[in-house]
Amino acid sequence: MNPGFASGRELRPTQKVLPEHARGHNRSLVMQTLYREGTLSRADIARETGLTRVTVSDLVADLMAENLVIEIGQREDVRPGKPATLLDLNRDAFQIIGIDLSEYATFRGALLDLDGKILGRAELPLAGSTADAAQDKVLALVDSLIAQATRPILGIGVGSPGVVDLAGVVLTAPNLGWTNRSLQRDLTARFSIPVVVINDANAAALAEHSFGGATSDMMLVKVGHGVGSGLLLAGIPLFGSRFAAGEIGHVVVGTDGGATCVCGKSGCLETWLATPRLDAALASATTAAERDRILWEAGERLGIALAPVVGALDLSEIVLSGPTELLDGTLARATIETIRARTMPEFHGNLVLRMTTLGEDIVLRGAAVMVLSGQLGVS
Amino acid sequence: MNPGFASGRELRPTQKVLPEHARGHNRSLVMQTLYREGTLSRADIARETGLTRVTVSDLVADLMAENLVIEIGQREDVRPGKPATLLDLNRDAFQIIGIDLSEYATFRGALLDLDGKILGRAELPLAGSTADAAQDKVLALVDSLIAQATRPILGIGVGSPGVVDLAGVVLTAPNLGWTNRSLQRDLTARFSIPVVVINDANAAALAEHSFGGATSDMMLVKVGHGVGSGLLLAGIPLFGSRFAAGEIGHVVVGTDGGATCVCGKSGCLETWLATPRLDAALASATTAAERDRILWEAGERLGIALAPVVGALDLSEIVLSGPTELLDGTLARATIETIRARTMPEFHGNLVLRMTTLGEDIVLRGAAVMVLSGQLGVS
DNA sequence: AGCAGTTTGTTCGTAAGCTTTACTAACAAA
DNA sequence: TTTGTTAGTAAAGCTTACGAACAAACTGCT
Repeated sequence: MNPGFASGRELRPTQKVLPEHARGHNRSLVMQTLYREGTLSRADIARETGLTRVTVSDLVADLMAENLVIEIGQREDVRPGKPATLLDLNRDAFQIIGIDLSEYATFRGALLDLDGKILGRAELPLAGSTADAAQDKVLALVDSLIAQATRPILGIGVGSPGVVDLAGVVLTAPNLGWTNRSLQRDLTARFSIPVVVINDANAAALAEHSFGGATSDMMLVKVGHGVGSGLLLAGIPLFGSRFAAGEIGHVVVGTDGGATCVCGKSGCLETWLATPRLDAALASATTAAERDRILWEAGERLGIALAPVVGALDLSEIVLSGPTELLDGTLARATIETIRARTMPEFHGNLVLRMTTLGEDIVLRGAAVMVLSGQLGVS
Repeated sequence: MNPGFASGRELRPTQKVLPEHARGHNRSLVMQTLYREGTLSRADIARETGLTRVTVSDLVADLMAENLVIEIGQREDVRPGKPATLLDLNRDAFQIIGIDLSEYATFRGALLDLDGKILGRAELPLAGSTADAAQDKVLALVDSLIAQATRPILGIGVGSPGVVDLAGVVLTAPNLGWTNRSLQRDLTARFSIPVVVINDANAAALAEHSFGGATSDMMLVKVGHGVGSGLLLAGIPLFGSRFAAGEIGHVVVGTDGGATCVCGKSGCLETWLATPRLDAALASATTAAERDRILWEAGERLGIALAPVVGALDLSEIVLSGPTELLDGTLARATIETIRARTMPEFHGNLVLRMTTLGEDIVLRGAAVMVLSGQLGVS
């Protein structure tokens, strides 16, 4: 679906647009309407989209021919006029594979339906594999999920740690020993199914937007073995000039030193917040008050780092993803209070900070969103 | 030119697209090509855009009928084939009015040609005016610039301080005593010419992008009586969830206190960087070394505030606008060195920080960019 | 000088896409 | 039975872009 159409102001047109692109856009618009609102008649869709009933009928005919949309009977309610023929996405026609490579020691995957519901799972311990061996594990994981599928597979979405470009090349992923690895191309070649590879935190942000009810200007902070984030601005994922947007783990926080980081600097966000560090600190705590102080300080540091970002981007929401027992509670409270104390209440007084509602599946569900969006124009 | 077409991935189509929208886009594409490359033949444009010669001829005929494009003779060079008829934007057909309301005590405006060159100026001392009186000064300023115009006016662009929404309503501008002021609507009604009102720092960022050679992922930091910024991400201005993106003046910097701010907090960026504060601090300095220390500290604070933003957004460039004698030199050096020390060299090692090349005219030229972009699809 | 080859820009006909207009089918209300 | 409403379709027309073909104008070679 390229070139796409966006709702915002257009500054520099850069690519020609043909009638079929407009058609593709309107097609997606119909799909999107059905995806979100559920069962609707053609006339309903026409009213909703502004297209005429004729055009909607035509588009729907196309979509039905491709088995993407089905008629599901007539509307039952009592009112004048010809009863409406109800339509819906053919939600049972395809399945999606979502893969999460972001955990430290395990690759996880799932088989999902078009609504993002998880139908089956698979996981594979990484066992220290890197480079080609790690990629082979990804292939094996996909194989086992394909074996579980009971419908044609719409596509494979992969959330990878590290820096991933728009073509799905993993430019760098230190933990996996990957540099310039054309994961998307390799998987496409191997499985002959559409594949999309995206950064794990960006995937998580998309999942939270599509399934977690997050707003359109939000940041998802992912705390685990490292600390990363994904940004959605005006509903669009931000990639950055070198595809490294969201990489805040090694930003130095505060002006009062801090522990030495693996990267060589002192006081990086990860030295306060990454789970190994935090767990170690908590293990040495003897009282509940001490535990609380440690968690408060970690949250405070996160708030200090995020306050300038909230101010610069005018975010409306920050979502945390990671171990609930660490993040939810004192730490989250410290973060939001710190941000409040460091930004203007007039603008950011009703900034929301919360835990994700999607739990551990956030990345693989976000990867599925990429497939939905790429293949159906829906999310 | 709405709905527009963007080059990025489309996540959620939200508006129908008709053939004429596609036409409008291709029309802008032709204009854009001519605007940037100068004189070209129809065949050149076809090659550049990917459209066919036939389509380009048709679009050019439209544009010539509207006096936006003119033929300027035949190509002179010696080569086989029929000589090309060269085209260009009719750069002398229209003029633009740009207004800068961001200075503390003066409203400034200029008459510009389509290339952003300044043909005439006007200014009006604010003399403490606020509310309606201040708006009357804007009207008077526009009147005096219209009187200078020697061509039809393409539009009026206004860069206003404060928070401005997408409809050109100034939601809040404390210095001018404006709240929810429909400046764009009022000016359009008064002058019957297209008007666009935008935040001053956003305008500055656009100017730097169009005329200053800035990259597509940049932040423009505007230091004056207050401190604000404008962001361009993937070439698109960021407005934020409440149109307050870029408002970093009252973000608290560092973890070691700081002077009390007018906003009530302590250690806001403005307490270190706003020109009244900085001038006062420098005035009390007795030695050059002391001056340098003050400037270094101010730059350091800016760097501390920007480092998380650079990390989160993966910016490639930061541009400073404001008094050269304060910003250029020690302060800028401190800023970039601080950012470097607080971010990952692998990602942000070649971040560029520099002064604007557009001087005092940056805002009004940015306002003109908005007119060009809105009326001609060009920038 | 003449002819082949190249490039430009136009004319003509066609395909795609959306709209308007007008229709049929199917229902409720009176 | 009549009237009015809603859903969906059919036909015709407009807009937009394309491809094929061509004339004009030029270079270069024989």
